[in-house]
Amino acid sequence: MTVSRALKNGTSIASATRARIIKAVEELGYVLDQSAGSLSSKRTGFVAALIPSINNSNFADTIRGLTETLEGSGLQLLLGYTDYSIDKEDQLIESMLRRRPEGIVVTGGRHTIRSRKLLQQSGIPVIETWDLPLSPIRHVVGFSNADASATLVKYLHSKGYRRIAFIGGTSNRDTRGADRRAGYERAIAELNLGPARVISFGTPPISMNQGAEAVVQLIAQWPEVDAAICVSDLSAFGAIMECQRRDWNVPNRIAIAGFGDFEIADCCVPRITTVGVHCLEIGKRTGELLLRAIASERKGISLNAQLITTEFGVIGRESA
Amino acid sequence: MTVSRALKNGTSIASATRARIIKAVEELGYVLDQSAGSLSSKRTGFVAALIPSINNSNFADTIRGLTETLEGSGLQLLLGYTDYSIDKEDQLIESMLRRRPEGIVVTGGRHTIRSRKLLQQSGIPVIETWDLPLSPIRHVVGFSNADASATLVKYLHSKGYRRIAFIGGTSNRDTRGADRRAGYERAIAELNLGPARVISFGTPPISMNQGAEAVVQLIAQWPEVDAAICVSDLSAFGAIMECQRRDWNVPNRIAIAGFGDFEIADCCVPRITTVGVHCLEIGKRTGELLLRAIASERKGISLNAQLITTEFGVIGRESA
DNA sequence: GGCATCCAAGTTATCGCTAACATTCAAGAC
DNA sequence: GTCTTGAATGTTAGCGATAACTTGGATGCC
Repeated sequence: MTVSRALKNGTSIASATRARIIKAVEELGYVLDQSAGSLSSKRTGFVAALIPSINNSNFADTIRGLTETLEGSGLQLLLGYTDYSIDKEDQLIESMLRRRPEGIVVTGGRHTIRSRKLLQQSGIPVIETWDLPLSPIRHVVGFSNADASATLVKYLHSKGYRRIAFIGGTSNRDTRGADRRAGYERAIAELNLGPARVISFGTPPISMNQGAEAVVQLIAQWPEVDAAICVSDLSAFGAIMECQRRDWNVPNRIAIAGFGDFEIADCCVPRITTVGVHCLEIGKRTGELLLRAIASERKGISLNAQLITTEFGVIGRESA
Repeated sequence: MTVSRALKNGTSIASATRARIIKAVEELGYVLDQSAGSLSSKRTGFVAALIPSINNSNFADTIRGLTETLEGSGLQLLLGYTDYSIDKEDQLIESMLRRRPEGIVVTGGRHTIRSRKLLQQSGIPVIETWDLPLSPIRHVVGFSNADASATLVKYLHSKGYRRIAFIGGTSNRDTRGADRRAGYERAIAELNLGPARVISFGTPPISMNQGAEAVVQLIAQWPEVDAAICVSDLSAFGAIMECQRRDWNVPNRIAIAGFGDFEIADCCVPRITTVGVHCLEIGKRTGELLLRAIASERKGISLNAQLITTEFGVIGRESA
């Protein structure tokens, strides 16, 4: 028991005793068994976060914001990645819940029915991010991908573009991509810009080469097109590079816009017009909310469902 | 006890009983407590993997290979990211070990003394990846970053370049970057290409803009330079874009090579000469080794330290 | 019928820790 | 000198599962 106290701060123990114990612990290379500790104390000291991909700087920024906010709270973040599959997410949710996280963060608002039920019944704070689901599980920190995309359409419209296409967002695995496409379709209908011109490409994760292939297909199918919105900066970049190879001037022959304000959008030539979505802030606000919700939960109170909407904005650059 | 058996397959239980239990479990939304299970069975069912960054497609590929190999083995992967800091890694190792993983994968061969000790004493299989450490903790799956970089220097030499510079690799946080720089220095000494021309830039993670800034500094400092190797494709890309903005022809004014064979190297204009390093294979072989080592451990045998060297190769493209 | 066999389900102890309560003992109050 | 106080340490029980063993009862064989 004294050892248990010595290894935990904020407990009353003689400093000499503690020092002696710590010394022994270090010599022995002893490491506390947290399974046993959690079983006894009912606190596991971790929160789970599920993201679609571990290779996407947008999600990485959100995770960074989350980690930074959680730092010092005694809560560790355990990451899982779903590969854009709600079935993998379902499995991951179950295995995470088995380990009794004190809170869980998921990406997006689309989940299996079973996932929803498990999350709801888990009794821990659940936060959906990067989206504004119609029927949230509980808390939400995100923004409307559809609105963001519609804003971009209006921006292009204000710059004089009239025959605007959309590249990507047709996989039902990437719901945020699909929302962006839906926002595009809504906006061109509102602006009376004629029928939607949508080019689909393969499954997520979104690659640069998908954008390159899509723009060729786009020009073949609708030669009159004067602008294209890509579901992500990565595909926008691929599209722009393909245009360079084919001597299609960007933005004169065709304007290309992306989504996400990845580093590449600011760094490439021409720089890509895109939508900035404050990824880091999503993470930070998620972290803050999580801490509040967990604190409430410990007091036996359940925090009311929170809906936090983060900002987004079009960033006009040379590609449009 | 019967419930415990019902939820585990391969146990002898009447199928009617099992069905009844599963039905109840689903209705109640009951989820097994793995803390308790692990405590009792001494098997936690997870392995830990630590990578420097969750936003790097090279490491992401390795993790993907690892996940794929582990799939179906009953082992879950728990990810941690160290932000290129061995102190964060140290903390992460301790908190992972507290949860008693059945194996642990770390990136690189440089760790705190305490980390090394903890890992050695943990009694679980430890695999260092992405590097060939001089004194490995136990198993290694990786390649020599220095050799890979030297190979690239020789390739540039064979193409006629003689005043070759190196951009990056000067932060001691990124040991793989530092190894690549060391390999460059060794190679230009061997080839008698005069003094090393090295431009340093900020701390990892490596950004595109760092490459852009560095190439400007490089040309200012050594105008005679005819080729530059960047520590990563990302900085190489930034450098190339900066050259485009300044009308420095690549590769005529200056050739630019990268490292890692990221998607961007194949997709951008001009395509980037780089070194491919078989990231996915590192992950797969790590996974296989891990499974073997864990199986041995369970039989009470400890697998001999394995050293697996993966291939790498220069990919010549238009930028050099 | 008697007995061996085997599958299903029940019992008990235990994993390593910590919450909660109990004890000890020294210092200070009166 | 006695009592109070409180910090330091000790004791006990229990967290929720599973390993290992035991029991119950159906089946089949001679």
